[in-house]
Amino acid sequence: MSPPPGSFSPSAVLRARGRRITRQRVLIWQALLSQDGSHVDAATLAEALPGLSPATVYRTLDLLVEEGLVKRTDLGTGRACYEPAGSHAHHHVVCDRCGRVEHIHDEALGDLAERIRAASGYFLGLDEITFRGLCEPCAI
Amino acid sequence: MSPPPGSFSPSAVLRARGRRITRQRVLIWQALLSQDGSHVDAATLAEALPGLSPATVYRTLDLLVEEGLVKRTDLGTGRACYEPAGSHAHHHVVCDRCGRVEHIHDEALGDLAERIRAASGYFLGLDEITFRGLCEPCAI
DNA sequence: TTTCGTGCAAACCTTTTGCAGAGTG
DNA sequence: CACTCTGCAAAAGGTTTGCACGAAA
Repeated sequence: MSPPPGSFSPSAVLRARGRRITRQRVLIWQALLSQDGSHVDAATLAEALPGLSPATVYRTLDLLVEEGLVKRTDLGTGRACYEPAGSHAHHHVVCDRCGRVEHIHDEALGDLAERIRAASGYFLGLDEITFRGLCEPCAI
Repeated sequence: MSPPPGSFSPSAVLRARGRRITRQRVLIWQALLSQDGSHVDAATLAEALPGLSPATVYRTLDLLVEEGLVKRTDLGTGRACYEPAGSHAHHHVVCDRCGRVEHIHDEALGDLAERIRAASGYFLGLDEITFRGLCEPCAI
């Protein structure tokens, strides 16, 4: 189990929490890493790992999210998407037409959190925000 | 079928589109209005209208969304939420702890759309954005 | 050897759909 | 009277769960 970009070895994290390193968990982690920046949903991941039971894929993703090794994102597709955690905080923009997803760095949002707080009293969480719109090619 | 706040009679809209005014549609519309600013999901609405088939509730909500009389919102609950359209454009903040939902007026977002475009090239849609955070009581 | 994890299959939950009959315009 | 809507029930799509076996530590 190779370490995620900019973080500690996931094996070490799991072991430290008393969780076991299994063949299935290694395979799922590798499959997540191989997505390389893009987001996968559980069902797709399960299809990509025909040897594993879908239930195991779902349970393992839950586990990895719980341990902070993986980030779960709701991109509005009806399926939860997953990506290795460890990169810096970012949000997503989804193209309403072609479905392409881009990252938005937190700094790009400017004083959004303060604006929301001023308008509603809510403190914006660290959770990612999913924006919807049209990507440049689709906007023409 | 009473008119939604700041808009035309929904009956007139439906009739103008060649759709029929049925007992079920009137009941569903009234149930939506009686929510009075708050969001309902289809399943809850169906429970509140035991005389109607759930299928009818789902189909009618789809119809009303299609005709622009109702707005569908994904608040991340796993169930689509509905509210009568007709009010001005607004977004939502959902409290991650208690689930309370508040509206955020579009103007409160400032230059967000320009920032997103500068950062990603995406043109933010008119679709509502759902923010997540903590409401004041829960943030203490 | 003990406890945790896996596979299988069934259950779940929300939403969609096919079809025949009821009701609107 | 034609055509739309409704109800029912079954299906679909994604995810969760119970249980007994298998495998880490």
